[in-house]
Amino acid sequence: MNIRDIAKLAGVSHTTVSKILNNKGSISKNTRKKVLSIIEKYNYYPNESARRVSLGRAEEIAFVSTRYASNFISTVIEGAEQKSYEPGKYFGKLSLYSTRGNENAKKEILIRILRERLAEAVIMLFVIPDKKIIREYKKADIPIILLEGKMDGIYSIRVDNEKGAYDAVSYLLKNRRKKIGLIRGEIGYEEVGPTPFEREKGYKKALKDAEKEFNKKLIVEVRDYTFEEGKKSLDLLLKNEKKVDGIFCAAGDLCAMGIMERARELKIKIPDDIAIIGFDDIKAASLVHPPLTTVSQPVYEMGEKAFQLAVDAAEKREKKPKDIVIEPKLIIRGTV
Amino acid sequence: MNIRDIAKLAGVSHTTVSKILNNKGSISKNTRKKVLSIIEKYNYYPNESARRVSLGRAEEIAFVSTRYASNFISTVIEGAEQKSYEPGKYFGKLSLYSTRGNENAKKEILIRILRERLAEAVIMLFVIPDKKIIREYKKADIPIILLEGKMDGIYSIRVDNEKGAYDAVSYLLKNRRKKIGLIRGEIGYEEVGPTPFEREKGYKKALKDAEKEFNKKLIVEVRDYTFEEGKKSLDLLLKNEKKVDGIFCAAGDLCAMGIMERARELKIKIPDDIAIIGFDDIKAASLVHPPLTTVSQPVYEMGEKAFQLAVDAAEKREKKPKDIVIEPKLIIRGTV
DNA sequence: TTGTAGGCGTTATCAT
DNA sequence: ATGATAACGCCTACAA
Repeated sequence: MNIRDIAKLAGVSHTTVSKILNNKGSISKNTRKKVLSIIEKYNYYPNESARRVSLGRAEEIAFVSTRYASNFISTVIEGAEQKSYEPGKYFGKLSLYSTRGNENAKKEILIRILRERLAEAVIMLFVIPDKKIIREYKKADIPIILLEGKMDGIYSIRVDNEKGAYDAVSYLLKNRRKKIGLIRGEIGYEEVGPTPFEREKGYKKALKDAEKEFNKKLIVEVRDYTFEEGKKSLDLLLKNEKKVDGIFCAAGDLCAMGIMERARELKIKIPDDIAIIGFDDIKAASLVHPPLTTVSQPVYEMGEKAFQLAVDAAEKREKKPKDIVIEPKLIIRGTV
Repeated sequence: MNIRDIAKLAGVSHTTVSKILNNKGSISKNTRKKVLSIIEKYNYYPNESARRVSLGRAEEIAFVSTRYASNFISTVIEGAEQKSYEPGKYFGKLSLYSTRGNENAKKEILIRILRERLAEAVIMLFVIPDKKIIREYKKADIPIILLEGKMDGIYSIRVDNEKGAYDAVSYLLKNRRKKIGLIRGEIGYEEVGPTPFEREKGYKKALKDAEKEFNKKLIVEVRDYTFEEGKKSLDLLLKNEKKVDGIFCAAGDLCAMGIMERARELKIKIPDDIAIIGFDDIKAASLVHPPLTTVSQPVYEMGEKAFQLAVDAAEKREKKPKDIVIEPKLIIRGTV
């Protein structure tokens, strides 16, 4: 079934059918009704590939991430997807690509989206475009929405890491914790982004505002944000400073849960002896005992905002690249 | 840049370029080299939409699931995706669709994949096609791979639930547990599938093989497999039978973790007073205390197998629908 | 080995 | 209000 078959059945030309399909030109009430009824009857859908060839573009938003099987990533995707459906329409305008952390894959995906005009805007999560790609996208007038990062001249949406850290540490301070450890990721590597640095900034600011002294010994650096690293971190921290009575684990909930497990082994009571706050609010955070107090990132919302911004940018409603910062939220549970 | 531009630059016809691109016909070493160098130089990629229009089909495998932000689902997807990349190729042949549990969305997605010839085979996870759709797909010769289910005349891949349950309960029995409770999902509803029933079958079989009596009072039915339901289940179970000393929670790890939490509140020691085995092996299972013994489903593997089967079926290497059953594995940790 | 011509299912221009 | 015709970028049967 193609547009000509429909036209024949309705006794009109395929041009007329096309016009009706796309709400263009003027069509008499009668023919429209007739054509639509035939379309309905035969369950006809125009061939999307042919449309794209004819239009020279795809009415799509591309979403490129490093993978899918990550809670953070898949939740962002669902947020974006949610926005991609207008009421009553059930076929999305969002196509997903994953680089699997492979540099070659990243290059090929980004170049093909561009060359084949597979999308009118591209959202990137944990995927950083190089200068050349940015230049080419700019030339082709395809906007890039960068998530969890910031670069000159392109749109970005990110969480206010400094604020999240500030709130967490302030809460610990308010609970009269005196020696607060900070577990964070590595600083100064391009691939890692500015996140660990920003969180440390929030930590320091909270300390300063409460007129507490900053002590370098209370910082432990971690690489992969894992459960195992969390366990080791507690030992390290304790070796540096015996009297630790609070920990802000800026390296994520999983790592924080490693700390909790090690504390249990060492018969350290949480929160009585040591209070802990994590970052991310992964599902398991509410399931451990005691449930983990943590900084929740509005992940779903980030996806929604990203899609909206992508559409607005593609349709020129948004003209100048802007940097959107979303506020994280401290979720108070049982570890403080 | 299109195929004619490349042809012009190489001083040949676009037909020649097309042949080189698709490895068809015979081309002299020299022209091939020349054309390829130009393609390389200009970073040319053929327009996929145009290809599809011309070929009348898309060389794609569609993956339709209810959502993305589920550990189970996104892991299956990653398994399939992994298989979708040949060595050295970085642009996948897997397109993702999500119904978001919406019946209308499901219908539209399935009908459009068919009508627009968006794929040569379709993998469905937690999405059950109705009779009409099956008929239409059959007519169009597009194979369906059903995951976690089984239907007449279509391919399917699923986990051996009965075996998983059997192993879990047998292990409990081997640890000299006398009264073993079973928490499972609802039985007899179409949407829910045969899973709860199969797991109960494994439970009963293990009991029988160990010459233990089956006691209906030891079964608790649960609806949504949630943490909260798990907490309630323990109360229910204890009300029916005080001497419960083992629980096989066939309603998933989350539910099992609810049971653990409630046990903690009631000062019931795990595993000393009551042993617990879950189902799924979600990430959190290894993070709680004590870490949860559970039945692990080979989820990633299921994705890999699904993609392979989809390709084989699309290319007629597989002709008769078959039902593949994968073995789950008991992961022994600390709750037994 | 190479190229000409026609077709795939759309959309768009411009007469009628 | 409607339709004839061309165009999009690709593939391919067949001719040279």
